[in-house]
Amino acid sequence: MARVTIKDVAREAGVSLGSVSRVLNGLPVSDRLLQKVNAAIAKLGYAPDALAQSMRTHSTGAIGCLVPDISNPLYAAIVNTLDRGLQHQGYMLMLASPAAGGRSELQIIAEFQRRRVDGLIIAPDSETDPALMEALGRFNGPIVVLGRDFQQRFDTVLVEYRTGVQAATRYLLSLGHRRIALMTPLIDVWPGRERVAGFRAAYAELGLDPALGVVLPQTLELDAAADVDRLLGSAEPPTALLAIGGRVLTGALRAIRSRGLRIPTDLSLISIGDPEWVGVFNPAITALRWDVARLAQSTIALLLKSQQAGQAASPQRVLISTDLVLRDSCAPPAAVGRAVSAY
Amino acid sequence: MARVTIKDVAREAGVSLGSVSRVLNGLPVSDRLLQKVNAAIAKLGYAPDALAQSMRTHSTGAIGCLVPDISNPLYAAIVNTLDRGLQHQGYMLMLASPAAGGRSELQIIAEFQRRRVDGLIIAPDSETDPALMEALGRFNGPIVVLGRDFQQRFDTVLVEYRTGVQAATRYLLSLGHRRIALMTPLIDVWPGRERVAGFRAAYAELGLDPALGVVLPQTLELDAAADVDRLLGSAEPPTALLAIGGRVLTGALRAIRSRGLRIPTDLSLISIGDPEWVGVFNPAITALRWDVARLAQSTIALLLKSQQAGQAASPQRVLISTDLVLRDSCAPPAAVGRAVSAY
DNA sequence: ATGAAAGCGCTAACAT
DNA sequence: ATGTTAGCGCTTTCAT
Repeated sequence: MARVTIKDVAREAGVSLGSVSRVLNGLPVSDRLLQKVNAAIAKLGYAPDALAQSMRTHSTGAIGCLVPDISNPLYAAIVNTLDRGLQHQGYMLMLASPAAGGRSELQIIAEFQRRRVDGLIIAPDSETDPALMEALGRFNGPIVVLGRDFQQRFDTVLVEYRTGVQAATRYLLSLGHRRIALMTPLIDVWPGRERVAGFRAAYAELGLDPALGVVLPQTLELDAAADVDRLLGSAEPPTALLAIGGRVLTGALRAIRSRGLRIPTDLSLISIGDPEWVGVFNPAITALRWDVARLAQSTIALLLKSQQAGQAASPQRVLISTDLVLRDSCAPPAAVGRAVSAY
Repeated sequence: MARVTIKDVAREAGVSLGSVSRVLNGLPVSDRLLQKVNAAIAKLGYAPDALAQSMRTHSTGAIGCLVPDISNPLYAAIVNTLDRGLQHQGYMLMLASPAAGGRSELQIIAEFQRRRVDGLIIAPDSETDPALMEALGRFNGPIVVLGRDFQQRFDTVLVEYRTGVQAATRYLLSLGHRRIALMTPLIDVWPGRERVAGFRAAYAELGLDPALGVVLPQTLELDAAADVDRLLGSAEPPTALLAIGGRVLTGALRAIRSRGLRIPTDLSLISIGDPEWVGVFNPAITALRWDVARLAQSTIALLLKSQQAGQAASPQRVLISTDLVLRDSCAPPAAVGRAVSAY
């Protein structure tokens, strides 16, 4: 059974091709025509071919979405909200992640372009890669960059880690901690860089030497577990940990458990990021959180804005603020024991 | 700057339109032609328009993927593996989830169809909805159904919860538990139905009355917390809990904590599903797990199989087995205390 | 207000 | 082996 086309509808309604198209696009037609055509459409169960429409209108109603790893709950939440927001506007998401043995970022961008997506949402790896910059510059349509600071070149949505981590660190310092360890990946791009900056700033604002704090650049869980273990076994172990959510946090928890340390008695802990389980953990983990829905909404707003305003509008940068959710994983450091071992 | 088309390439290379197309599609051409065309392609930075190709070939290289909620880690993991597997085959994923205020399942299927996706992967809500069945029946291309048992109508991939939950229940029974509560949503479709069946079977195989076990149909986290709280406060509270991962599990953990109960001393707990955090929880939670990567791979295999074999091949059903990961959240019931209150 | 016809960028069948 | 041409299903002039 062949697909039903606009031609079939025209024949069925006894009108011309163009007239059916007019009805489809809500152009002014006579009532009689409208009814005949609608009747034919209903009878045949016709739905216009999106491909053919796109071909003519140069608009696919598809948005390319490139995130490093959709199985990362952070990105999953974003994509979910993006999907819901975009389908409200009649768009559909095309999703792709770069893979080790598969397509690279650049290849995915090229493929999106070939498929004529109307816009691009990308959480790229690098902040400086010239090839990436060039590919994005060449891209024909609105772009929103997530989680990397591309200065004034593109619309960007960023989580404001700096003030958040600063507040978290300040909180730990106010409890009496001095040797705090910050575990974060990506210290050479926005997320890590801002976290480190906030971390240092908290020390500085109290007149403390920021070198008291340890920064542990992290990538994998296994590394995290091993590194935390090593850190906790050192001569002057930290009394508090600030760990980015996900595998770094779970890795840290493994290390803490294997050393038999108690939270918060022996070690205070704050999570950067607040997935569901962090709040029900034993003890409930104090966390830095931000509004993912707002992040996604801002992304969509930027995408559609530059869609309409033409290319004239200058790139914007939206910062998503964070707040610290106090729970039960932080306490003053075990001063006595520390004092003994310190003298 | 107008987009560069095959026409531009032909002119640049001084050959005909069709010859360029031949080169593009790897059809036999002379070396001289091949080189001229490739040079022109490289010089102009030409990439074929996927829309126009699809229009002619009736193949988009896109796969529609409809899951209830991508922010659910279970689905996120599946979609991630699907993406990586499909891009290996040159496909691209179109993703959409039904939303309360947005598109329904049926509308998404229709939209996928309008967009001429080459295949459909769907984790539907209902197992029996006639409208859904009809929409899927009308769909023009291979379909793989996830997590619902559509009998012999479509290719299907299912997690074999029955034997898994049976093993988990058997384990709890062997520890001496008799009053076990199973918390699962969807008891009228495959996942819940199979879990309940396995649960009952474990009692039956020991000659025990399956009515000793309590089945709590769950949907929302809030219900879970409230229901578990009520259950734990009842005259004969369960000594063990079997909870589906995600919000039901976190809800249960909240209730357990608010009652000041200790795991496994006061209550044993098994998670159905094994996200990262379950293993680092305090105590580490015994869990039923399955291989999501295998699930996704089977899905792709089914999709491509029926892609090639024509519609003749009869629908297949792939079962993904589970295994029980023993950790520290289960112990014999506190017999003494119970005995006192029982007599 | 409606019909006829051109063409979006490609592929494939038909010539040569 | 390569050039020419007819569509794929639609939108959009241009006529009427």
